[in-house]
Amino acid sequence: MIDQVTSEINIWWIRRDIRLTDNPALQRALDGGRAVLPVFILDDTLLSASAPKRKAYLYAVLRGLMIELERRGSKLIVRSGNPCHEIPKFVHETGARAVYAMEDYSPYSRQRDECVRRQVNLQWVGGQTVFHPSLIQTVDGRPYTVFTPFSRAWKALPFPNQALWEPPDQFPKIPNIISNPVPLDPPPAGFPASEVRSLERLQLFVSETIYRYQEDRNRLDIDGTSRLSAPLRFGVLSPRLAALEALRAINTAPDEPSRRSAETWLNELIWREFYQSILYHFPHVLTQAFNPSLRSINWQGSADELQAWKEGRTGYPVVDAAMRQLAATGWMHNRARMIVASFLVKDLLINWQEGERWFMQNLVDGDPSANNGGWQWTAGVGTDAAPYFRIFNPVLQGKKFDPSGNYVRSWLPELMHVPDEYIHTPWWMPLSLQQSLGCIIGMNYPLPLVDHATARERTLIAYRVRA
DNA sequence: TGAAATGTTGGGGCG
DNA sequence: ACGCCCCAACATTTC
Repeated sequence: MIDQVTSEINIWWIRRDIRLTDNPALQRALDGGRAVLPVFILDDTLLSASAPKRKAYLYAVLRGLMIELERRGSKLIVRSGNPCHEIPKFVHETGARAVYAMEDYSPYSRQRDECVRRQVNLQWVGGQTVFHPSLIQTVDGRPYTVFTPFSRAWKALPFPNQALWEPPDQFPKIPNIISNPVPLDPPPAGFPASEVRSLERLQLFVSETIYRYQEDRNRLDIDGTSRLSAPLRFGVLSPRLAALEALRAINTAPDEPSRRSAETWLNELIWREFYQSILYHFPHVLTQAFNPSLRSINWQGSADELQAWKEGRTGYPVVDAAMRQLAATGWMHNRARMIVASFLVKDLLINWQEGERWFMQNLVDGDPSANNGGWQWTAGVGTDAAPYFRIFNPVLQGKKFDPSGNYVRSWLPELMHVPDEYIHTPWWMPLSLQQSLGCIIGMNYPLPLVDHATARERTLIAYRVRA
């Protein structure tokens, strides 16, 4: 049926590059005016491990891409199963000459791609990070394991400044090939669920919010972050474009605080590449602590305490608010991620890997490298990690970063009428006040699961002694 | 991308 | 006027 065009067909195998703009894999596949078959494999292995909301987000952005492709006379072809079988099968079915795909650095992806490459002509294209992990290394050729020198090296490299590539209005005609439907799960609210929405969000962020980022990014009660984590996670937004906009904001900032703010956001993008690089060079971090001497801490927290943490019933308002935000929306403010992670690991003395797993089971932006890096950092067991004695006080963190208490109140309706002075320490409310508010601590809202000062001492000992 | 413990300083109350 | 004490405010050290 399609024999007459076979030699001219390339496959664009879409993975974490669900976009048209600034997509080097698509650009390469279209090179020389070749017909391109865009294909996405719904990978059973990945999907079965995915958070339901993350899956729903993926489906939504795939449906968006489908529409954009159809508008350009093309079509998104969706298949299900194991990519190692499906891609070669698809190549044989269509007689395509090559498969172009953006290189993905996670251990699972590398194994998957190796399996595919043994069977077909698979061409990797860079672009998941601005710089390939192997490009950023120390003078003696080793990968950086500390963020600051990594970021210095990153900034010292010549930025790939090429003009933004835009897809053609009309794609070369392709044969009609059967495609599976994309499930119709409604997308989780609050995320830019298409390429166009993500580009709009980026423009809005870099025109205003980025210049207050230095301070506002830590405020739980202010919308001061980019909220671009999910589009970046799935490549709905190009990381190069995001970095390009950050650099532009740095160079055109009206004053020094604004410039520093924009620089701080660029550093966040570089953190993303740092942890991808760590996972690329040290894939074993997914199963154990990077620091060998911290692999045998005597974790003492109970299953009940873990469950209380997951459900937002620890009795510390800022922790519980954040955990309920995660469960309800699939997203959590970054400052809150650090607070709840510190609480799980250092107040409850529960293995950081439990937290890592729960985040992956719930975050729409959940990404193995960033998530693992963040948890190892908090637990103090990773590369460039927080020192073991850096323990967040959930009350002080609440007072500092949710001074109005509005973040707590928006996720803990039972504390709605608690006055500001008690909002982060409701157990200190006089009983008479508790009664008049109809909010009895220990009934309507839990007492603190652990005493912070006591828990802190226990953790300092556990980390010092180890097991 | 901490927080607690400990140390130092200086103003003000008071005999 | 002076010494003493208290303690807030800030600095440094420690975990």
